[in-house]
Amino acid sequence: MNNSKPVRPELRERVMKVVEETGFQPNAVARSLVNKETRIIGVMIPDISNNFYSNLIYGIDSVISEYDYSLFLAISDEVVEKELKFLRLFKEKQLDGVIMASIHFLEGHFQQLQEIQVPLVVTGHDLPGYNIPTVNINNVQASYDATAYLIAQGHQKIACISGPLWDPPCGLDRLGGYRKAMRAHGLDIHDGFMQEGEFTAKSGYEAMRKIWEESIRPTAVFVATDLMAVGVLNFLHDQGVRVPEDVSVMGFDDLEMASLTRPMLSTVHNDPYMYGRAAAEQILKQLRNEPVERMSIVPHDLVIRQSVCVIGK
Amino acid sequence: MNNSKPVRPELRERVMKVVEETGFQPNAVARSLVNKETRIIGVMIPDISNNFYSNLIYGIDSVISEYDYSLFLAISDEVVEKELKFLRLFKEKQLDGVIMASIHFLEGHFQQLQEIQVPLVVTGHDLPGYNIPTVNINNVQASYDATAYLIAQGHQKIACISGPLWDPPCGLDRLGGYRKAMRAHGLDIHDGFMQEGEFTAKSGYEAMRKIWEESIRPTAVFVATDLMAVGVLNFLHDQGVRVPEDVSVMGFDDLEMASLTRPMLSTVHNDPYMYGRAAAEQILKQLRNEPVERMSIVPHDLVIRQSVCVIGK
DNA sequence: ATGAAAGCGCTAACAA
DNA sequence: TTGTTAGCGCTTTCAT
Repeated sequence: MNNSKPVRPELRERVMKVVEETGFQPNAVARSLVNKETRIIGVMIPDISNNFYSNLIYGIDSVISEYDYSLFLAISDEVVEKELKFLRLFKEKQLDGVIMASIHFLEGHFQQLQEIQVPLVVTGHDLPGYNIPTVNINNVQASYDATAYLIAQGHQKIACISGPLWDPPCGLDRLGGYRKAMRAHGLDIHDGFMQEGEFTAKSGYEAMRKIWEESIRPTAVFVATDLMAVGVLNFLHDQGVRVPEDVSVMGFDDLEMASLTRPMLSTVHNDPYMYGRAAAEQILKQLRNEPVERMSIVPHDLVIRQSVCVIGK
Repeated sequence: MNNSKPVRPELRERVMKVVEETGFQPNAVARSLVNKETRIIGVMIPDISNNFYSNLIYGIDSVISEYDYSLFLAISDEVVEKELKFLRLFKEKQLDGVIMASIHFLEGHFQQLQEIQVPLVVTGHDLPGYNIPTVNINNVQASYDATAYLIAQGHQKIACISGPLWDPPCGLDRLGGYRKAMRAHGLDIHDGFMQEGEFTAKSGYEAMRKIWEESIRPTAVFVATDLMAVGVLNFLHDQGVRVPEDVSVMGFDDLEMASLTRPMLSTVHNDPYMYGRAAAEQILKQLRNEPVERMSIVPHDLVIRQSVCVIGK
């Protein structure tokens, strides 16, 4: 008996003794079948080897484990069929809720979601027009702030290495914030100062090479992800260009490695752990039938280290 | 019907139509209850934000997902009570198998394991004297090889920053390999040349400071983890000491960041992804009642980059 | 306060 | 080949 009813102490003891003797172990599967509750949350991410997602998971786990929920992990590798398959699997396994991180939504996803009817929170993407709770940073604003900071340090010739354009958050939004800031301050963007990277350090390295081959050279670069920024730092290092004296570099994400580079990288603090916590809280609210916010914005801030310097007029 | 019996096509179609119409979704919980199989593997790790473990998970997932198993994740934070709790939970949830990574085993663990009787594989620790399948690198041999490599480059005054001594793999074993190599080559170890770090970059930084304050200075340092090695690199950088010209540095783990530092870190390649794959294969073997190896050693190799140089006599 | 019985959704064994 | 039934281990309801 799980304290669901009053029991005479005598009987209780007798039961406990038998439990001890027979080595009784409760079976959560049977319990789930009748309770219609597994106390398991499904989490779908594109890539576990990416530190961002592992910290997201850490955040999620840190709150759900408080409430005796556990974590079922699905790694989609960005393969649409797997994503759809996992969604079905989540339903079959009767998971109580689902958190999807940075999944590129297509028509099929919405359809599948419609069918399975499971409490859901999406993080890393905005879903304008859909009634699905999301948790995200304001990428446009954060990039705007980063660029504006560069401008405030006196920079005018500022380049930008964005994520791939098919990725709304790192491609579109972060590039958008940069452009918006440049425009707002009446600054021109030189042709070739906007390069598209592909998330890897190597792609940052190459993108910076392209920028460096332009007729005009920037005095500062805003890079949409830290990993690419490390590539930029390395390119500059290999060229014998000093950072920040010759070129300032501003990253985005504040990965662990951002404070381990020399010079240490100034960047936008983007806290996947907090995303995870926020997403988990939204899911838990749904499970308790409490009202949930349609979109939660997690705050960002600039972390100023060594890779940006003030420039004279 | 799941193709378990021959069915007349006509009936099959009729059933399929109803399935379509009613939007039938199978319930894996009920199925698990009767089949006594959940097709879920539990994975227990101390820390998900550590890139090592996320890649381990990636490796595990890459093989189990092939066989339609999924992943239940338990993050223990190195808290013994949580570890024990998760073990019980694994049993309650009737997971088909369990992989435990780098869990420091105590008496209670073996006892709990005894009670729950679940297919198990342990990785990251050797369990001499217990009949539990393990998957691990040969830490002693790998450290020996790394140190021997330093010696082969002409170094004789070699320091070592090990992991904490309470951690057998990174503390005892890796330090042991270093000492063994020094002894085998008839080299003395100066007092104060063996420092104990605590896994973090900062602790590597501090450990290197202590070594640097010794009366004699080493020409090379073997650091038991890359993260600490980055701390060492940074200390040396901050002191204006050139690597590798003044001091050579050898790491261990081959984290992603090892190839992103300047100079790029020479290190021992330690592939958590392969650990994961190997561990998963051992678990799968158990589930198929195939014989399993008592301990599988995953091979290591030296990756030579820029942080070690040849030294003259 | 305690015991007995029904039923969660499925599969396997049986009968038709 | 098809339909029926028992039972997996639990919780809940209903008698006792």
